[in-house]
Amino acid sequence: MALRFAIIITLEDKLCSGYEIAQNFNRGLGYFWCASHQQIYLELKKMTDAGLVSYDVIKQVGKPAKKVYRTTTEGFNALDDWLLLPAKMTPVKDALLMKIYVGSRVNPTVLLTEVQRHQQHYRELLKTYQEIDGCFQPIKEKPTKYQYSYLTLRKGILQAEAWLVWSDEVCTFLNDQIKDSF
Amino acid sequence: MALRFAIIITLEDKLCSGYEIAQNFNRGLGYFWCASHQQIYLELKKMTDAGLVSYDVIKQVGKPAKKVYRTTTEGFNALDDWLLLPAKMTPVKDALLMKIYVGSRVNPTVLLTEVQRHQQHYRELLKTYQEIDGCFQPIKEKPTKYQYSYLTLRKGILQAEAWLVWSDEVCTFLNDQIKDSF
DNA sequence: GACAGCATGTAAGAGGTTACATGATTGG
DNA sequence: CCAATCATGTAACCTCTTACATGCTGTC
Repeated sequence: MALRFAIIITLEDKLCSGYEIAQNFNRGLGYFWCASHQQIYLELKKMTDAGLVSYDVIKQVGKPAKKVYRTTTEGFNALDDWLLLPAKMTPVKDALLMKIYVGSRVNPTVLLTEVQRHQQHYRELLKTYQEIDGCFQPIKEKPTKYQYSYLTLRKGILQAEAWLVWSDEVCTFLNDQIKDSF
Repeated sequence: MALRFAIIITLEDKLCSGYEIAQNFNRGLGYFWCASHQQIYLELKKMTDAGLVSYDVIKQVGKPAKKVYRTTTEGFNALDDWLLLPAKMTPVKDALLMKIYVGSRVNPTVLLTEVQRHQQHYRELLKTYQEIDGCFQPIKEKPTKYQYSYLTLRKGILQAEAWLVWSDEVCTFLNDQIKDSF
């Protein structure tokens, strides 16, 4: 149910094709929702049938034609109704934490490599967020709409920073474990 | 696939019934995974069929009988195989962030109430974690197994703290919006 | 008598992943 | 020629939620 509203929200910033929505969710601005292209195409079809969105086929040179979607009045009404409902807490599902919890069963070098792989991901994410943050500064006194989206960026930054602080603690501990095993 | 290993991991600390596993996931120690009782009973059945766990029926006085599960050797082997596989990144799915992103469409008082509801949840969670943290202190020089589980507690604490710092920024902003609307 | 807690489950359906499938263009 | 990017989709399968179903005990 939330996916369709994530789509309507991304469409609010810029009219997009399914392909472009998928890109937005996976790269950069996927702070609040992500989904595969298969899921997005399916959802867009359902939303079109339900009258929440409509599309225009845009022909391109050197590229295949694309369906550019726009939200209908019904779509915006559905969004506004949904916004008043209480938001569900995100359920905790963290496979890396599970592996650390039972870390004594695993070779610490293997665990360290795994943690570092995730660390690299969060470092890149934080860097992207900080770059967007730099672009935000000049428009801080601009419309409230931008200030709301800035708050979501702040969340990404604070959570990524906290994750990196935590992972440093983990790496320090794992390095000690590796040293001790000699 | 990860649910079954979350079950095996909780069973490692203490032999449990499905009901008790569900309690562990929803209250207190659900730092890494959560699941409904329906899902757990179904998974336990599949795991029993696959030979990963077995159970004894324990009769109780004043309470219905329960099935207490234990992990088999095959179960532990499956766990150890899984631990060597790369852990999947947790996909971002945050309905509250979506609502804040398009906050300018919503009455700021409604949004504030919603944020405060989530805030209360994280405050209680942090309090629980801090209580557990207090119990951990005396065993800091104890077996590495405890030190690994302490790292997962640290994650809960750091992430909850970061969440609360962020939500304070959000509440400050929303209060300003409410003031400005007069 | 009603409600909460203990304890187990089934079934329908929504949500999401993985694999497969097509076809055009551009760059190495 | 191969791989990548753009662009769309289907099908099978797994995961998860919601609703329903049962039955016992203890408390208000």
